[in-house]
Amino acid sequence: MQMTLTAPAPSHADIRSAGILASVRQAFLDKGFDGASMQDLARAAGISVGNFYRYFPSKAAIIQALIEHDADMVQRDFAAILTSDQPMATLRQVIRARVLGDACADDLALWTEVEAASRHSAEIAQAAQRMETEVLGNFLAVFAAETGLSLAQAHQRYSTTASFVLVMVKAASCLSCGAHIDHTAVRAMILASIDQALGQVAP
Amino acid sequence: MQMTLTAPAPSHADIRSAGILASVRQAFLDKGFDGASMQDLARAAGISVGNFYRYFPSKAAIIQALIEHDADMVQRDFAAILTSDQPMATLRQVIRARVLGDACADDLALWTEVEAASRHSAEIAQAAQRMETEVLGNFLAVFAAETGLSLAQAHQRYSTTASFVLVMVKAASCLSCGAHIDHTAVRAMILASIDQALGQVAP
DNA sequence: TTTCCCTGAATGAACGTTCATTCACACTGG
DNA sequence: CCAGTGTGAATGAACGTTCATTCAGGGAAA
Repeated sequence: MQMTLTAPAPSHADIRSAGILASVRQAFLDKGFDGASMQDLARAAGISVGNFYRYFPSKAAIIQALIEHDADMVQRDFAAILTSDQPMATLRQVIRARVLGDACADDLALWTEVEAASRHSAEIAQAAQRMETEVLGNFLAVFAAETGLSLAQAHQRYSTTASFVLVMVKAASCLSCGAHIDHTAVRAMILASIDQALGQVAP
Repeated sequence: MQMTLTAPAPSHADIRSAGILASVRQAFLDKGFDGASMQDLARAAGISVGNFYRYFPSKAAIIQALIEHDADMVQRDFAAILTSDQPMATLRQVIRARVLGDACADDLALWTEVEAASRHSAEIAQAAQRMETEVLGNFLAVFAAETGLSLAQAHQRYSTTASFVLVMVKAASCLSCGAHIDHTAVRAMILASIDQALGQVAP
């Protein structure tokens, strides 16, 4: 008997679903959750419309799966951060890469869409909020590890800092998606603000 | 003959259109640009579907008019700021109110939707970008007035600062629209970052 | 054959838009 | 005062299209 504490087994359908999700992401980015039709999604995934319903029961389910997939990725990133030698330093490095790098890349580009959709759909809002509290919790876990405080103490002292950092990272990610100006300097200012905030935790 | 340099005359239809726009805003907020149907909009405005097309040629035109209306409001705010005794101090005060106050109020609540829609519609992206450059230009005008520099010089020195402040104000506005946590402390941190950036212009 | 994956046409609902029609009312000639 | 006439605002049903979803069946592997 195998001990698998994480996932039971990545079945064939699960792998296929993940591939479909990856293909579908760009279509949602181009047209939005409401704007992208099932035919657009099918074309993007390279499968027929009907076949879609073998893997996802509805269009809404696709969106939810997409968000949860991203949440899993974030969770995995934080797992790596927390098990690294110096979690706080690693976190700073990851944040720096996110803010300065081409943040319009894969996962964060969908966030604008998710935030907008959260206003209209209670289910999406719930998924988005779950992801956000998850990230905040991971921030605080890093802070707790860095300072030696308990999670409760870290929450009490640094939850504002964590929220602030999250807001700033999101703000930086939404930058320059309209590709008109070079936002490098602005990104640097944002990163400076983040570093300043993180300095309150560990100077 | 009357000298009207601003608007020629607010015709009856124009007044009516403005009223319709105000009514329609909440419907768009509730369901999104794509999610709100013409029947939703008509119900919100208290008129029939067909009558809508007397005032706006298409659904897209309603959205564009909504954005341009908000742009006019912003322009009016900046006109008041620039003609005040101390433009820089007034600007700081307005920003403080926007960041700390209930920014989910009328105009800024639509911005999330606009940013998302900008990805899918070139026309909306254009309108949004026009509004953004307009705001940045006004920021720089205030900075120029404060420092005594020319507009070109102010642009060269402070355009990054202006972009940063705009990003921060937008970030603060998108906060706490999911009404789960009290973001007062986070707002205060954002305001502190903005004040710090503005301090580079006028200490 | 049975089983499984897949297709693309079919379906009814809902969409944005248009249109024939109705309504309220001001103005006229008597 | 009243019929007659013209006007523009307003309606809601109808149009063609597109949507999400379903389904009868094709074709390969076992």
